[in-house]
Amino acid sequence: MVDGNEFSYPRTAETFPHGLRVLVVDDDLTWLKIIERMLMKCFYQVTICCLAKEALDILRERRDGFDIVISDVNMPDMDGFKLLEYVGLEMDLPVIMMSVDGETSRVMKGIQHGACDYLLKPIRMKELKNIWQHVVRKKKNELKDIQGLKGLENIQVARSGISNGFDDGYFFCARSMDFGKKRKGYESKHRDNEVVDLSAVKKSRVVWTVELHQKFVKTVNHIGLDKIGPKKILDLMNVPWLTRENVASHLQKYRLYLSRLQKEDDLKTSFSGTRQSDLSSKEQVAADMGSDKISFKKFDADSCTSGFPESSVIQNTSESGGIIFLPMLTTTDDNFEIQNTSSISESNLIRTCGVPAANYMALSSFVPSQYSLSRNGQGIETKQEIRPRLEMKNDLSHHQYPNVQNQTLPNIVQFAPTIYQTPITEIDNPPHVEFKIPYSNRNLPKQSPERVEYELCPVQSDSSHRTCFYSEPYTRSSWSMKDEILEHILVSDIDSLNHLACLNGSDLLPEDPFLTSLELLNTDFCDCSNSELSTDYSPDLYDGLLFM
DNA sequence: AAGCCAATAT
DNA sequence: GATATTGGCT
Repeated sequence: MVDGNEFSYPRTAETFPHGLRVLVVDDDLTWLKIIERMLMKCFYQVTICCLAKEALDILRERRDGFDIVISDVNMPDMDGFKLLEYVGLEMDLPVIMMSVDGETSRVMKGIQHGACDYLLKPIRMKELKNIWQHVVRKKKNELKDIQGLKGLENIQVARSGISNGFDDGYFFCARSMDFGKKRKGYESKHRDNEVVDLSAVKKSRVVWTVELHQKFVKTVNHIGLDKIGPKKILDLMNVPWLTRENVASHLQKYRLYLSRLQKEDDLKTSFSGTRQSDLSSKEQVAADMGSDKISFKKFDADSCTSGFPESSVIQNTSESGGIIFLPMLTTTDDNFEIQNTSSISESNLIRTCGVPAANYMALSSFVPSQYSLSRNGQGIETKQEIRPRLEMKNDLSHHQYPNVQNQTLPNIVQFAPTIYQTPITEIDNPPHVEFKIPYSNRNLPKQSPERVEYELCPVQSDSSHRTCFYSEPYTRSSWSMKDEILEHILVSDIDSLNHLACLNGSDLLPEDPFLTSLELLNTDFCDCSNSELSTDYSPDLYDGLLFM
């Protein structure tokens, strides 16, 4: 081992990331020296080492002596991946892999084994400069995980638990973000009990499911809205875990909702003077809630965009029926059923909630299905699904969807994941969008960006793979938030990006034919509008990715 | 960034 | 009990 630094850079919040403790492992002394130089230029505290085994020893010996490890893949004594595995198991430091070739399988292997980045030699200064972000991100995630445990262990413990060796103000980013907020007045009143209070299990929020709400409405109707209070409702509802406060809160919302409805109603009546139903909408709503006109199968409260199902998703209530927007991409009829549709009045009251198949999460939430309702001869409404079509923002709508036949794709939904090329260190200047990924194009990319930063979000780790990913295919509207930026994972080359896309594809979108048709797995690049990027991309590398 | 939601304060 | 405000969340 050669310790590159005779002195230490100060490790303070102010100077961060100066003094970042980096261990570099490479059997090639030349590379080792070059990288050491570069890292030192970043004011990092570098330790170099040409044997993987030795590196492991160092790490074991000085357990908390490093913030991040950069390791070559090919080494005589121990495979870089092996090292990665050990590090992951024993100290859970962020590890960056590097190698001269960008062979797909290798990159994939690296990422799969939990590498947080994969650098291709020659490594650029910019890439090394950015490595601190992996450290911060990891810290932040750990913090989240610990908080996620909620209960039992109090946060005081948790805090010291993760701070081993870093509790010096260095990781201000991770620290300051999550513990900030408290209710006004809370702190002063309860300071003495702080430890107790912090450890208190967060009260779980009551979710007013359709069933629960129906019960609520029934009760209210039974007594009459004007005479009833939360206490009485609570008693009559007879739901053991519900509190008076819960009911009061819900009642408040319900009343607000009704009054809003009333206003709309008044407005409408003053316009047309005619009404389809002689029930006021208020009564109609209550009636509807109590009846079984609309049943929700597989209802999932989380997906319901509005608290009251009847407040709904109907967008257009004109003569011919409306369009129901489902918040999620759904494919089958069993998401909702309309029974006895003839009794549904035109003025409101057709409603449904989307049913999220968890799998579709990331993608489909941006691709709402639309259903148009029309009346047939018997006055029965039928629904017809209109498939939204994905459209590239930069007018690539002519692209074909290979492997998909007879797909009608009328409506257009914007869908343009973006890749940012600007280093995320420059958070003050919002990065420019350099690339867009059309999910449907089989063309090989024309060019390879020097560095790709793609919005990827770590999903919770499991024991075998410390990190797995899915992509969030959307553009962020705001780049102002520092910690949001930090969420982004750095991907140094297209291969790893594509690998992540593959993971994403197989993890997220196993079945839906429409989504598969998007060719997510064959993520390609186009619109290389940036002339700076001139490196030709080798199709060979790409082939390995088209395996599905 | 705005709006919704349930919880909490008044 | 009613209403206003808050903080979390999307």
